[in-house]
Amino acid sequence: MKLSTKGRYGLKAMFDLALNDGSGPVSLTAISERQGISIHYLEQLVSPLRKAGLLKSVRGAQGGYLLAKLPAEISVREILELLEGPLAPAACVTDEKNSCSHSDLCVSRMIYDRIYASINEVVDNISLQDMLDEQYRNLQDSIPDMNNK
Amino acid sequence: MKLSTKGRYGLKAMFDLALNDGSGPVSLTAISERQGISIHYLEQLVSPLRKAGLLKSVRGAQGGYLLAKLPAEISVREILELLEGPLAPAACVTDEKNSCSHSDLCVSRMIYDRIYASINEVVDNISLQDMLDEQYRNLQDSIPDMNNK
DNA sequence: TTTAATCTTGACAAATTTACTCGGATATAT
DNA sequence: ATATATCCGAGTAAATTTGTCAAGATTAAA
Ligand code: FES
Ligand code: FES
Repeated sequence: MKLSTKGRYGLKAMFDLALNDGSGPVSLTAISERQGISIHYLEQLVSPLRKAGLLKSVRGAQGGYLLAKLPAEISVREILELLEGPLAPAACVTDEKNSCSHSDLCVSRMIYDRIYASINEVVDNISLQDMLDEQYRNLQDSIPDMNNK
Repeated sequence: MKLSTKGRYGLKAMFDLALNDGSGPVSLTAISERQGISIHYLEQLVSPLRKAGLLKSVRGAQGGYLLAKLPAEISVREILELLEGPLAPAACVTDEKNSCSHSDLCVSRMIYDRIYASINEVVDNISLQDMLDEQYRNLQDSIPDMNNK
């Protein structure tokens, strides 16, 4: 029931891109160094994100990647779903197949449906901008005596 | 982000046991035939459930397994967590380890925490009894013209 | 124009996890 | 006794994950 590194690294990469949003293209080398992910592996993650229109790429020297939309317009769900597939606990939730039981009425499936819905409720409502805001809040808190006498 | 067959089959097996609750021990052979799961594989699933006190076993001929508690007292979370481990989307949510980032403040982790909480919210509040109720409701609905003139 | 940086693609491979299978021991009702 | 069960620990084949690598295309800058 774990996300794979694809989803986790991909989200980290997108967040890194969001942090550097507006500063021109960011090279995979830079992301690789900051986040500790192999460049070659990053290439795999970034490719579907670009094809789906979440990223734009700039080729050639000084090139790299940049967000195709505003951070507020990119949800965590889009990112994770693209890299992991549907965030469902069982295939039958999103596939047409009757799967396990002969009948259409499967009680287990009701549970998996509900889990799927609750996960989506969370990731649908978090954007990269929300992550940036959270990061900023964390940085504020890590400066302990800021508002003390 | 999928459950493994361990969790899915285990839940099915427990539901099967709940359906036959009160009718004496149910053999793995019977569950195997009804649910289409290999007996040897079922043994693996049932073993931790017994050790955790969710099931009781009766050895020897005419033996089998039965629920150790009332269906209302066994939650889907207990079952799945026992067979799958914590239903968290990343290891750092439940392990002590700082994991990905050097700092304790990881924005990704905030997201994973929230997903974890929302999954548990669902599975904590569904018991085997709830599944039985749902099953009964489904059976009622499948008799179409019951309340028609 | 040359060079260097970077994206792009696809194939390949190691490591890990999943999803089982198998053999044999132990226990008990008939 | 015998048939029917649970128990227990190995072992294993397939699938998935987690990368690596090589070769080529594109473009910016010198
Ligand atoms: S149809 Fe998917 S669990 Fe039953
Ligand atoms: S600490 Fe787990 S995602 Fe950052």
